[in-house]
Amino acid sequence: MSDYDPQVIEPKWQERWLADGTYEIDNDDPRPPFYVLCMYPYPSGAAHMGHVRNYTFGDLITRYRTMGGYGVLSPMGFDSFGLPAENAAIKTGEHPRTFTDARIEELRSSIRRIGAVYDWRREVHSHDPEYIRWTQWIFLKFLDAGLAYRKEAPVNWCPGCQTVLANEQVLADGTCERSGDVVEKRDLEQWFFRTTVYADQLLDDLDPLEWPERVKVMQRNWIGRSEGAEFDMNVVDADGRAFGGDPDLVLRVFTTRPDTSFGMTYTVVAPEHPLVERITSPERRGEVDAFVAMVRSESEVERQSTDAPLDKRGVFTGSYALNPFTNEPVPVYLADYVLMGYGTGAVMAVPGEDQRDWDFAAAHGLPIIETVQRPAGWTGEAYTDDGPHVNSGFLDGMTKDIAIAAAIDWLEVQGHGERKVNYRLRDWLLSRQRFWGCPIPVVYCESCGILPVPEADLPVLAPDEVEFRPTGESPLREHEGFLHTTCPSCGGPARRETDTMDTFVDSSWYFLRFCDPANDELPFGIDAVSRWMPVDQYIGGVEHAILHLMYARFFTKALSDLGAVPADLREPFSRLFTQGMIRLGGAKMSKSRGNLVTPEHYIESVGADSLRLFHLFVGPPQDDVDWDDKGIEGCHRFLARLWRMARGEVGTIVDREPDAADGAAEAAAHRLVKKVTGDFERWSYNTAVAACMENLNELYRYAQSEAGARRGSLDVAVDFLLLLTAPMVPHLSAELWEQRHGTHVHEQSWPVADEAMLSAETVTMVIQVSGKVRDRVEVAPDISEDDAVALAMASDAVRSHLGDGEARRVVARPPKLVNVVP
RNA sequence: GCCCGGGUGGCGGAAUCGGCAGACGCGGCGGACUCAAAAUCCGCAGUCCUUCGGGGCGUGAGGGUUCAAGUCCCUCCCCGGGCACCA
Repeated sequence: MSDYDPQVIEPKWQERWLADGTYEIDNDDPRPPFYVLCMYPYPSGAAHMGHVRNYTFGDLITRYRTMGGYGVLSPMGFDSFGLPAENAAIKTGEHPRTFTDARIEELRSSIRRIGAVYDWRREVHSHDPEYIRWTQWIFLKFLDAGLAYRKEAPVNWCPGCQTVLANEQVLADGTCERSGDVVEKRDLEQWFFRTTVYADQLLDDLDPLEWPERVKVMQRNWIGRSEGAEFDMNVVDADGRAFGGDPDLVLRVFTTRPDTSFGMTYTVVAPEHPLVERITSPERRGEVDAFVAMVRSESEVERQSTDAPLDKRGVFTGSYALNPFTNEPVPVYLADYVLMGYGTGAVMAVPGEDQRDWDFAAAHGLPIIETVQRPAGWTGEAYTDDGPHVNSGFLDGMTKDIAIAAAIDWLEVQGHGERKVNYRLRDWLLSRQRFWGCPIPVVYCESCGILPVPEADLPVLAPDEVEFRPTGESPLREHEGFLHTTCPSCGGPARRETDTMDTFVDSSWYFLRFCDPANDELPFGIDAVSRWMPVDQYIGGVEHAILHLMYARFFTKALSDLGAVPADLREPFSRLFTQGMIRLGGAKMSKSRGNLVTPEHYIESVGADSLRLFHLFVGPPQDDVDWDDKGIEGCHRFLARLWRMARGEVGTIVDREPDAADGAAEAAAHRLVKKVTGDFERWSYNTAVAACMENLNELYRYAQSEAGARRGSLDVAVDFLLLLTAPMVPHLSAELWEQRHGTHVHEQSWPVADEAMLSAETVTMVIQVSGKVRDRVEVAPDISEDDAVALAMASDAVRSHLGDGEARRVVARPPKLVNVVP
C-alpha cells in the first residue's frame, strides 16, 4: 500500500508525455483536425495563477478532444518582445535577449509542471530571427498593398514609456494603460496600418462567431459605426453674403440626425479645425485666439474631464453658416467638445433634439426649435425619441427613419452632401520608439524616398552591441552601424528606420505560424493554414477583448485578401472563451499589490492535479475566482480518495453474480459518463467535478456496505471515473490507469454511455397539492398518466391536504410530477 | 448617462427546456477508530415553530402571468464590468 504522492507521479508522467511525443501532431495526421489555443504569454518568469487557470482549461480540451478521436493541434509559444526586458536592460545592462531567454526557460518549465501538454516542436518566440523575418515580410506585403503607410499625426506620447501609443492603449482618463502617466499629444511622423478599411467587415463578421456576447459588444462599441449624412454649408455673414467675400468658403458637417436639420440654430467647429482662421471675423479674433490658445494648453485629460460651464467652453467666431434646408444663416461657434479626429470636425447643432446642444444653446442664449412633436405631457428638454416631424418643411409629418432617408435624398439631389458612415475606429499606429521590438524594414533614401528592404535582405535585425541608457531614446537611433545603409534602388547612402513595431503586431499572426512553424520559404504555407484554421477554441483573458482580438482579426482579413491565407478564412477564432480573473481578499492578484499566491507552492505541497482540479471546481470558468486554500485541500482529499478506491483499498470486494446494488453502481457509472460529457461540452467543469465527487462518494458507500462491492461492477465504475478525470487530473488518472491496465489512459477512447443502462428501474415522482410538495412515490419511468394520477389521489398526504374538498384540477407530468389543485 | 453581466445557506457555488431550491466542496456539529491528536471513515445540518406526526417562511425589493416561478413579464434597489463629449 502506498499513499497518493503527486511529487512522484507528476514528474514521471510529465517526462513520459514529452519523451513519447504523445501530444505532437503532424500536418498529415489522419484524424479530423481540432485547433485549441491559449493566448501565448509574455514571458515574465514563473507561471502565475492566471496562467495556470488558462492552461488548465486549454489542456483539458486538448486531452478531451484527443480522447474523442481528434488530431489536436495544441501549440505554445512566447510573446517575447516588450518593454519589461528593455527596462531591465537599462537598469542592469543585461541584453534584453539573454534576459528574455532566461524568462522563457522559467515559464516553459513551470508550464510543464502543471501538466499542460503541447507540441513543443512548434514553439515560437516573437524575438526569434526567423519570426522577425516573417513579421517583416508581412509588413512589407501590407506596405505594398497600401495597408501600411506613414504620416504625420497628432499622436499619443507617453512620457513614462518614452514612446507613442495606439489610441487603444490610452485609457479613458487620458493616461497610459501601462505606466499610468498622463499621455501627451505630439505631432510626429508615424507608421499606421489601415485598419479602418476593414471597419465594416470587422463589425459584420462578429455576428456568427461563438464568442462571449460582452466581448462582441466591446468590439462593436470600439468600432463605433454610425450612419448619417455629411453636407456643406456656405460660410456667410449675418446678412447671408459670402463671408469675407469668399464664395468658396464652405463648412462640412457630419450628422446622424439629418431629419432634424430644420432645427439647426447654430453650428460648432473644433478649435483645431483648419478653417478656424478664415471663418473668424476681425471683431471676434481676440476672443477666438484666446479660446484656441486655452484649449491647446490643456492636456488631453483636462480637456476630456473638464467640468467648466458650457458658456466658457465655446466662443462665437463672428461668421455664419447657411443652413441649406432653410437658407437661413446660423452662427458658427468653436467649442472644445467637438473633436477634430471624428467626422469632419464640425457639427450642426440642433438643441431641440440633442441634450448637449440644448445645454450649450441655453448657456449661450441661442434659439431652440422643436422639429419632432413631443408626446402629450412631455416635460423634458431635448427630445431624442421618435415622433412626427414639425417645423420641418418637406419633412413635416414624417417619422424619424423616413425623415432621415428623405433628408439625405434631398441633400444628394440638391448636391449639398450625401449619405455617410463614420467610425470611432482609427487606423492602428504601430511604430514604437523602442529597441526591443521587431524593426520596421524600410530605409530612407535622400533621392528615392521611403523604400522597403528587399525581401532577400530580411530579417532586419537590431545589432547586439548596443548601450542601454535611461535617455528614453532607442539605442538604434545612435547606432551608426545600424543606421547607415545603402539604398536598395539607387545604391546611394540611405538611413534605416529605427522605429520598431508594436508587440501587438507579433501576436496578430502567431496562431498562423503555429500551423507551419518550420516553413523557411513563407511565414506559413496556405495548405497548413487551411488545414488548421480557424482556431476551434481560443482561450484567454478578457483583458484582450478589444486590442489583440481586433488586430488579429484585421491581420486575418488582410492576409486573406492578399492571398497569403485562404480566401475563405475571414476570421481567426471561431470560438472564444474568456476566463475569469483570480482575486485574493477581493482584490485582483498582482505583484504590485503583493497579494500573490504562487502555483509553485501548491504544486510542491498538494500537487499540480489538485491545483488544476481546484481551478475547475471552484466555479464557472468565466467567473472571477476568490482564492481559497481550504478549497484546494478539498480537491486534494477527493484525489486521495480516488487513489485508494482505484487501488482496491476501500471496503470489501468480492466475486459474485450481480445483484441490484451492483447493477445500480454500474448504472450510476453510465449516467456519470453522460453527465460529464455534457458538462465538458458546455464548459461546465465545476459541475462535472461535482458529479465525479458524488459518484466516488456513492462508490465508497457501495464498497463499504455489508454486502461489499462486486469486483466486476466496481471495476467498470472506477475505470469510467479514471477515463472521465483523465483530462482534468492527467497525472493521477494516468498513473492509476497504468497500474490497473498497463496502458496509457490518454490513448483510450472517450467513454460512451450505454443508453440501455441510463434508464433507472424506478424514479421518484413528486406529488404536489397546489404546487407544494406533499408526497413522493417511487414509480416506473414509463408510468402512464392515469396510473400517476391514481397514485397521487391515493396518497394519504394528498387526502389530508385536500380535506373534504374535491380535486378541481389535476396536472400530471409523469413520471416527474403530479399537481393536485383543490 | 448608455450598454452588458450578476444578486440563492456562515462561504464558493448547483438547479441544462417553467416542474423536488440549496447538488458538490469549504467551514461547523456529532459519532467511529485512537491513551490522545492528526489522518481516515460514517452521519447531521436553509430558517423559524412544533404536541416530533409535521407545519409556516424562504432565491435583492415590490407587483404580475401560471396548476406550478430562482427561472418568464413590469417597476425599483444594490454590486461588478465595458463605453462615455463620437455629433
